Amino acid sequence: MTHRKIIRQLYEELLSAYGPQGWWPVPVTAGRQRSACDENGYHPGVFNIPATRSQQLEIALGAVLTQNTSWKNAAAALLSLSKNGLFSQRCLLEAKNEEIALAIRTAGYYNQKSKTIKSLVFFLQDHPFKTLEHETCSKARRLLLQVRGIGPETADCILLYALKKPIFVVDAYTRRILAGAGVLSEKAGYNELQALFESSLEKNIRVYQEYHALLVQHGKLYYSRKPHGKGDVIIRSRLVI
DNA sequence: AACCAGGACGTGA
DNA sequence: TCACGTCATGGT
Repeated sequence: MTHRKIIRQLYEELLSAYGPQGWWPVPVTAGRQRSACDENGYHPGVFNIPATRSQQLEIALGAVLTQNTSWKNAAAALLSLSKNGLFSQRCLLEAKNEEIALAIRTAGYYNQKSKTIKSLVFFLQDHPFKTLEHETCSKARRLLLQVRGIGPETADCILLYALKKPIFVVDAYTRRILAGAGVLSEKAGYNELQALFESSLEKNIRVYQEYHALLVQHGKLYYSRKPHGKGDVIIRSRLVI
């Protein structure tokens, strides 16, 4: 089986094993806007669900806060920002670094992340979501990558889930799972992995969104860095455990 | 009590 | 380029 076929089949297997994940989660703005979820429980990050500006901001903040951090801790930080009146671009611009750091403490790396958030909202002054939406994907990506603290994965999450651009998000789980399937080595680069997925799949935002979420779900269960589950768990995928 | 979590960046080789 | 150290809280 070719690598591209493996990529396509893995998607079908994961989708059938876990069902649609409906990313990106928005703990703060979900439920306070009508468009927060559709009848299937989909979040506004999903391609055809309109995201408000504040929901786009929440997706971007969440992408930063969850860097090398459990989503649970990142989500707590988002709620804390909201509770402390720091959940808007204007408030974040006016707030001092220490204020933001204190509010996002539970997400870890709070000194770095507060600076990143500051840089991000300054960036958004010059390049608001409204403008970025109309840029090409690669142009918007180049711009986002200029923000200190925003690397390839964070930029791609913002592009895919907040701006609905067709770009595949690669993370540590993606790398481990593909290495486990014997498709690539553990030390394959970000661009290499991204290109493999994008050349194997139809250029479909919904598929990209769903696939990344499924890889995270599967990775959480079976691809922790410390192998805890392999061998004594139910095998969910025929391609990789 | 180590070890991990939906990374990014600076450094030296 | 690239391997390695650093940043930090909360859960197992």
